[in-house]
Amino acid sequence: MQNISKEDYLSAIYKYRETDGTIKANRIADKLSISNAAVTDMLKKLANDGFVDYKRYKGIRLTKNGEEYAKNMVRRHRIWEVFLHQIVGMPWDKVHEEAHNLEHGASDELINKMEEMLDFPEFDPHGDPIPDKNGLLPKQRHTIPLSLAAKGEAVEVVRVNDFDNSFLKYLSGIGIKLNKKLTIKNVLGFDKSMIISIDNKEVNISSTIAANVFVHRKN
Amino acid sequence: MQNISKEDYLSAIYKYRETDGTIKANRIADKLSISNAAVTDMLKKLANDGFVDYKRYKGIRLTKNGEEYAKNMVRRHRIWEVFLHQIVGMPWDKVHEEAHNLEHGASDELINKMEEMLDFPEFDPHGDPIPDKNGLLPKQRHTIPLSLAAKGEAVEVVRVNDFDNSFLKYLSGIGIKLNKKLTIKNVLGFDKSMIISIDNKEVNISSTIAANVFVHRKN
DNA sequence: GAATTAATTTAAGCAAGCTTAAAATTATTG
DNA sequence: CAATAATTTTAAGCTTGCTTAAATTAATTC
Ligand SMILES: [Mn+2]
Ligand SMILES: [Mn+2]
Ligand SMILES: [Mn+2]
Ligand SMILES: [Mn+2]
Repeated sequence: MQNISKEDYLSAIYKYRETDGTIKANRIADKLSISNAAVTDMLKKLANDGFVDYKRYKGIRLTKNGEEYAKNMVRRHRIWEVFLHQIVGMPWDKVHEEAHNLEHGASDELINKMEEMLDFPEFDPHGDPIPDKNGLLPKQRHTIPLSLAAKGEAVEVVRVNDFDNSFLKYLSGIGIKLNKKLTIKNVLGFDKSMIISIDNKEVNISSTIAANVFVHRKN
Repeated sequence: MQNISKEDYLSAIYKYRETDGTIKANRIADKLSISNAAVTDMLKKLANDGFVDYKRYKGIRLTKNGEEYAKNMVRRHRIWEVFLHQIVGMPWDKVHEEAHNLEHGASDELINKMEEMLDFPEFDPHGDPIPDKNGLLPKQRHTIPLSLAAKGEAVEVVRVNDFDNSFLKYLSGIGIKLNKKLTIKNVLGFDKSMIISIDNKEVNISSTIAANVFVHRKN
């Protein structure tokens, strides 16, 4: 397509649509930090390109083509993130921005080559799933927010919300990364903050932090 | 700067300016496949930004700032080329285009990291010099076009012209790559084509091919 | 169900980066 | 040095992607 704007719109629609597949223009505008008028404008173009179904004042949803395109963009983004993290050694709080600036430029050939180098990773550095070359996603894992784990439970970190870099940096600062095992030592009734054991050290994390870390139960 | 067009103009001016540092608008238009009118337009903007010295109908040259910026773009491009070639295994006839599409997106931080991973390469996959972080170029090597080598000479490939992919592909097809050693077995008077020995095989190459391969004498 | 509020679209306009055609300037040459 | 040629600039106009303000439509609430 060779059009950064359109690609960003498609990615955003895919990423932020509701479970029924629809999305409000409002939300797109929000996520892209752009006016509603601009969104209306672009929706007409995307509809014209056959990427979205759109009737004025009615709902918005990706067509089959649009979903395919968007999913490929997500794939490109996440493979970049893994590559930057694993191969280049970039910390997980910096890969998103860098990947975002590279995802439009790389050829599919390069993306596929990187994927191969990485041995076909299924998840990005934040635990988000990577669609394969055919658009297939790895089978979904059942996770719970760390904030729902109870005193005494042993869990493994499986995914973290990736929309705030300082949050990610904080996490790695206290030793939390993907696949890390934690034990919940205590949950304070006062503010629902948790004392967790990680690498044999104990740290206290707020309930807000805990709500943005997703885990598997291990016992 | 975050402006792909301007960056491409600066790179082109740097790359294609004459030895006295000037360049004609004409030539920029040519190299960027763009109209002269568009070039005039952009020159005003670049002058306004302090990147070029420009007076209408007079010569064009980069300011100190402009040269610095341009040199950094060349650096970014060439480090990408080395990275794609060495780390990702992309053939030398494909790295230029891919690097061109990535050079605007990457952060300087990423570029520096890649440079370090590559152990501070001095030349790109086609033998072109890479400015270091401070804009310093490796000291210039004295080379001659292969077409000027004489029967019996042993030479080493040091640089190839990189503006035609099929040429590059042809070269690697017959085993020519950077640092390769060759011996000139014969030069045909008829068309100045050469018979060279490479990896104990003999191949005939046209004088045009030979004129675009640059070598060191080895004896 | 009418009134209010929220969401969306239209209208008008702007900047960037192009185009072609015409005009102006500079360079070359007979 | 005058004529011609080459180069560069100006003028007018187009598309893309954005903006704000006003108008329209849909959704919510009393
Ligand atoms: Mn991301
Ligand atoms: Mn991610
Ligand atoms: Mn190149
Ligand atoms: Mn090169």
